[in-house]
Amino acid sequence: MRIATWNVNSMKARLDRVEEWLAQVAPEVCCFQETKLADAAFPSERFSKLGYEVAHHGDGRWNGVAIASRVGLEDVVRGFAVPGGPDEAAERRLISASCGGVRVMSVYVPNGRSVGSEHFQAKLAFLHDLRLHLDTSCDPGEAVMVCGDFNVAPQDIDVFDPAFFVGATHVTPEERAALAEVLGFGLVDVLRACYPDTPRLFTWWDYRAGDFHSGRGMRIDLALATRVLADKVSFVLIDRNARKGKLPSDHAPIVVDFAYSP
DNA sequence: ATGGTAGCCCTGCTA
Repeated sequence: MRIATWNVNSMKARLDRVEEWLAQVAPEVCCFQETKLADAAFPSERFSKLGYEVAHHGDGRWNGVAIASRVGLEDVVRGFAVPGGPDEAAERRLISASCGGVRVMSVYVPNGRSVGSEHFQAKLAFLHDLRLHLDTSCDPGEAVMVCGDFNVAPQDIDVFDPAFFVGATHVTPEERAALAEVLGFGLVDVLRACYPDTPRLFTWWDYRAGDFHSGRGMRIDLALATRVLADKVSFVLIDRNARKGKLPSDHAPIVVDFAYSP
């Protein structure tokens, strides 16, 4: 079973490339972030032609997340399943569904904008609430996969130059602690588990100043799996080719294969 | 080269 995740930075702008990529890579399940579409505008028929059902959660301006699956798509939950939790409806940053026996979540964590800002506090709160969502709706002993753009680089090895990021978001102890809280549910960062000491495993490069071509990136997109799944990972890849060529997203997809059949 | 890109349609804001 192949599960992928990709921040596409507008599904409308990226649709041709996404179709081409899905046809080539053929994941059973793919999580998308930053679709920037309203639910009614999502091009479901284009995905149907490729054999995918899609559940989407977006309002059309920013954010927007989706799960595409060709191994079933059941028990869709939009936003947080946290009783009394925050009203996430206006943000559209989380969607959950069961696909081929795996509880899959597509997540787009807030950027945070600047350290200490109200947006930064909201980012920390979002990660805290994601843990509550997991605690409320899942069992760490079951097959759960949380994929998406976390807007946190877990370690210094995950940025091109730690000195460049001093004072910046994505690398602070607070953000890393909040991410660790999510992982503490019982999740494994499957890419880092496969390549514990490999630098430059980046998933995002700023469009500006040729950052992709000069290798100035960060690893902020993650594929997290519960142990029962993580133990069955047979292959994991950041598809840098998808960051090249005409009209790329600023993020590369992550592809994970499991020795696991739906 | 002390700037630069991309996407949205709130042409300023977000990333």
